[in-house]
Amino acid sequence: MGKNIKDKKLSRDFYTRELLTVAKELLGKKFVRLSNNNLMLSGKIVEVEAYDGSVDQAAHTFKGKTPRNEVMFGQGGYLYVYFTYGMYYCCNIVTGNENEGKAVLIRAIEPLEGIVQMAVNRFQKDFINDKELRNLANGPGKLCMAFGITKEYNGTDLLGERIFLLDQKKIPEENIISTTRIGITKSVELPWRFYIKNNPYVSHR
DNA sequence: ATCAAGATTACCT
DNA sequence: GGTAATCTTGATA
Repeated sequence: MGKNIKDKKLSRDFYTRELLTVAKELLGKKFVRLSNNNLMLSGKIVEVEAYDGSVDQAAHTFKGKTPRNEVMFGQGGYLYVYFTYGMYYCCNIVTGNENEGKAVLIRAIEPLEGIVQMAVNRFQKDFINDKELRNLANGPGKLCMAFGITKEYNGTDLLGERIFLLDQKKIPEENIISTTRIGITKSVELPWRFYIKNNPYVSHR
């Protein structure tokens, strides 16, 4: 990492705070994965959704602990990765403390570094146009494909060296849009989707 | 053992 | 705007 103050890794204390606070503050943060050959893939988080098993029927943790959702019941600052629709992985950042069952789904990322490798991961080619760049990681399944995140990353400690977040300037409240969540059929009324206003890498307007 | 649902995406009209 | 693709998981028997 560099000497820039902005290259400071987020601490455990950042993640163990209250769910909706963490969800909104994750916007604008830099998401980083270091691959085995030390290649850096990174991007800016531009869209998230909050899930809270204590009150939210759409959360995987609503009906209690299972082998699948075990990581989401752990301490904040770990990655919860799940497989869905037989094809896609989605990644979440666990928040709060043990046994709370709360996490933030990362729904869209603006690619910053390692774009060539992301293009290979997503489209099997090493050059892309502007339209394809906007389509690279603007969805939870897409960003996992671009970043090469699979179930082997489930439970990864975000204070470690494989995947982590770097602090950035907080997005001001007036630039955060709040809406209902996408792709769910229960607790649809909760306004727990957050995204950066006017950002072209958000999944759905 | 069987089965329906799913925090999605790509492609079609 | 509609829908097929694809398979793990958790619930039920």
